[in-house]
Amino acid sequence: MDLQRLTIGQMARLNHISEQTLRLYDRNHLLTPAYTDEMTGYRYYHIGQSARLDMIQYLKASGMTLKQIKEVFSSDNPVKLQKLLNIQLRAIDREIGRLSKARAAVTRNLENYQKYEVLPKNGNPFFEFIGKRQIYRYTCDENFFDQDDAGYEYMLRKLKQHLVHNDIPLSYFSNIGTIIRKSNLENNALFSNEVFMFVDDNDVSPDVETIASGMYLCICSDDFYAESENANRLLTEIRQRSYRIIGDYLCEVIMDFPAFEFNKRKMFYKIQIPVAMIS
Amino acid sequence: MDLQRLTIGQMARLNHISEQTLRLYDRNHLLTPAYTDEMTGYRYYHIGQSARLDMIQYLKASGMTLKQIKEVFSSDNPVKLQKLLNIQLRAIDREIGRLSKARAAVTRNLENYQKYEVLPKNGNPFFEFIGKRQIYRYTCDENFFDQDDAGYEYMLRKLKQHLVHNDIPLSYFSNIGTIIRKSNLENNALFSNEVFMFVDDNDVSPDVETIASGMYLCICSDDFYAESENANRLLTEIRQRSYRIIGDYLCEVIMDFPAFEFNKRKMFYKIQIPVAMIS
DNA sequence: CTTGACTTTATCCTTGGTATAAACATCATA
DNA sequence: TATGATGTTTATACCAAGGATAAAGTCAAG
Repeated sequence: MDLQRLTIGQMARLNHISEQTLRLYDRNHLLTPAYTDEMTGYRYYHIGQSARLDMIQYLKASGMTLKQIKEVFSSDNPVKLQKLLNIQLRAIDREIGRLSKARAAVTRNLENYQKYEVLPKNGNPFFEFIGKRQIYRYTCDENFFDQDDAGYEYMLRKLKQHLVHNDIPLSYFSNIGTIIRKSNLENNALFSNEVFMFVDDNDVSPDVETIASGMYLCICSDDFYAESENANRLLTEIRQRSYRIIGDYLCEVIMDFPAFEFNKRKMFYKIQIPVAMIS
Repeated sequence: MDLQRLTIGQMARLNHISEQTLRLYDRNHLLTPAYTDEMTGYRYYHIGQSARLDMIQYLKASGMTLKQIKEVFSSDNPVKLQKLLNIQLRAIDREIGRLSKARAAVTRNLENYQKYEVLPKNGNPFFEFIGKRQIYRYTCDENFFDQDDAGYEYMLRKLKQHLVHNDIPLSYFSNIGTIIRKSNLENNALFSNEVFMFVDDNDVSPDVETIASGMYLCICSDDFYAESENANRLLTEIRQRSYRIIGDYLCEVIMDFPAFEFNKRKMFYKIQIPVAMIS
């Protein structure tokens, strides 16, 4: 092998890159072969050109486009390179952040699928101890209990727009619920104009609220229009057993199967009311 | 606004997505409008279809392709969804890992640019304290000091192939050097058949070696063919001052400017020999 | 000289959209 | 009912960063 006169195939194999990619880089003037045969068009590379290829691959791994890389080469200016690398560094950090949020969302949903498997689906109340959680709240104009599913969906759209508008990661949007405040609940008023999303522990903002851990009386269902009915069943149970409501009512959407229904959420939700057993 | 009969523009605005993207999803059978006017071709959406759009965006954020998402929808099987999500979870982790490595490489190189600014370029020896480092070693067939730049480049290609072959991140490939073992050095034998790369502290493998922190006598240069000369200058200095060599000789490539030279690495390297001042 | 391996160009395909133009539809107002 | 301003349709091309394929030409070894 003549290291000063490598064919495109040899150069490609040495650098673990495809011949097509080398031709592309030639066309884009990113890496021009050391010598091109005028008659046959054959490209011949010098092994020293591998250094440039290394640089291209390094810059590509940092997320630069080929156009930016060409700029780095043509500007001939190490200061510009440093500037671009600093920009890439921030881009990498943003991307890692985005992926971490996405990862958390996927994990949360996978956990919810597991919950779905074991939670009672017969509409009977049960107890659950639930740990500390953090939620991001958003207040709407109307009472959810006056809305049909389209109205509910519309309110979610307004929340989504709010998130985009305020640069809040959309990944949170996949684990949603609604609140009835304790004061309304105690008056038997099924009134809720607040929707919430669970957020990471480390996320703080004025609209993030901490939900204390505790014992919850819960009920699950997949019937959107039965929420009032299920809520009343819980409240009746609470009255009959003389439990004391010690916090807000949460209706958490555990799972959503828009895949398997046309036009409508097929959701499975868990209503949870924190209670104390009075001594 | 009729929530049961949204035009494509209304649907797009509600969901913060472009009309083109909605048309694309229609063409791909990812999200078909609830009703399409036969005469005009106008698409009309039901707001409940937003749920499906949410699902698409969520799955997209987890890294699925549109084709995979379509499969999720058409399979109608929550178990398959969980399987795919678990696959995505691993993909996300791999990508975060890759980005972290890339980030470290960029940081390392930016630091090296800073070093380049301040290091003496006049070929004079100087002392420097260098902290603990980890290197990944690779042994070649020949002695670097018998090679010209093409031969050196060829050995780097073999290293690169080794990395690819053994699934070692290529991001390490951007901070490279060679070793002369202490025993050879003490016999004035400029012999090196080991090339190394600096690796992260937490990376362990049989080929990873720890370099102790300590005081180094160093010399910098950008002349590939002057390494022997520079090495000898250091060795002479050490003899004259009666220093004691207490470890291996490292020749670290601080910077590489393949951008700014044709066919040849324009490299800036720092030779470092760990020494003790004899009392 | 032949044969097989290699290389050339040209062209199309991929993904997840964006952009544009020309034609047509809808809607509010006059 | 007319009109102008939007809104929507299709078709087509474009982007990055290559991958796939085909038909034709080239190289090197026996």
